[in-house]
Amino acid sequence: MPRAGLTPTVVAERGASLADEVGLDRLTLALVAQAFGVAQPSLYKHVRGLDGLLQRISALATAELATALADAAAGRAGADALHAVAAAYRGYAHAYPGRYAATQRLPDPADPAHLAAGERAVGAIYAVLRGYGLEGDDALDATRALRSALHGFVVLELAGGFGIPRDLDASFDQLVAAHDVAFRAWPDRT
Amino acid sequence: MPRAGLTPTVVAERGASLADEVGLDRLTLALVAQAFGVAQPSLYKHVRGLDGLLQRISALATAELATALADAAAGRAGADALHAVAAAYRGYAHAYPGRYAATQRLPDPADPAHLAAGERAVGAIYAVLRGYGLEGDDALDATRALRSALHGFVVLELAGGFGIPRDLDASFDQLVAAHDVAFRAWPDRT
DNA sequence: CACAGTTGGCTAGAAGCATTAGCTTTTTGG
DNA sequence: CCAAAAAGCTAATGCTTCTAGCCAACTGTG
Repeated sequence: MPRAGLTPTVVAERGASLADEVGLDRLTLALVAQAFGVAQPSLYKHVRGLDGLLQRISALATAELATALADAAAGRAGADALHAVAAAYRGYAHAYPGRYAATQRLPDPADPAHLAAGERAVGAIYAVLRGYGLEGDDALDATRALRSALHGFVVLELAGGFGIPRDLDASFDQLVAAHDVAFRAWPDRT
Repeated sequence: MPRAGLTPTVVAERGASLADEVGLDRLTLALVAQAFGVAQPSLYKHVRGLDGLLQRISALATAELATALADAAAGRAGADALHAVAAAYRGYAHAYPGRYAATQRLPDPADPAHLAAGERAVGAIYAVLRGYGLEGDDALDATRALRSALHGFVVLELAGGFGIPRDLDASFDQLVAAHDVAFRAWPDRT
């Protein structure tokens, strides 16, 4: 019998694609094994169980998201950069919902690449806010606020939580524009 | 053998409490049954499987959250109401993380009480924004923006997604203050 | 009070999942 | 070319949800 040619990376990528198709919560090792035409236990030679697979998918997706955000921010500043990064964020979540969901897992502290990817992603957002002249605690708070808004919108949207999906694009534009307003007139920290 | 005295409501409430303790994703029928000193299949006499239980917990939690938000908004207006509602929202998620997570499930269209609770919850937020003079599409967009921000912050916070939890209270205050600024100067819908 | 009928609990058992153990075959490297 | 490592396999365990079918305990109506 010829070998299937699995590697940790290959398994993670197939797992990520399947997660995008069926939803991260419905991703099973059985499904991944079936996609490779392989018995479930074989996957354990490459990945530390389901949890290990999810962690690898998370690392993969976080890195992808980080470069998407960094690419969007490149060569732009201010409101322009803000809108571009926000659109890239939502675009990634739409295109790869399973991967995006995996992104929410905390990086394993023993995985430097995963940690670095996470920092690159929030760094891309942080950089946009530096463009608004925010620094120190203000930049930290603003980054958290923008992350919250983007993540919250995307999650509610994907889950169908906004009810009838009328004008979601326009609502998102308004959300971003509102943050532009707030970042220009960032309130004092009392 | 005396009966355990289970009812759909009792089961849902115990399930909600357990979800708060162990996390919604770790809630199992086996755990609920054990808490009642009852065999797993007995629960099926009261609840349509695990999914039915989760749905009931969602309805329960949504109703609780809605009244918490409505109570917070009562007798307040403007920035005062905004801060009170935001604090109530975050407070509920902190106090009942499992229930809060259940809140994200879509209501069963055949469950009028669940649907009504959902509308009451977003209605409480909507009402606050009406206090800022926002109407029509603007109020809709602003409601979506505020929901996104609150939900996103709470989810990231509970998941530990903000890294070192330094000054989370202050960051949340800033997030709310920033929305106050944005609601006062709500951008035109181009 | 008696005695149906309904309800609420039970045991048994299926199917799907993750995971471990241990075996065999393929690939690789000296 | 052959030993060692790696990659696949089967078998088996334990946990889960869920269905089927049984029996005891309540309920209410004559």
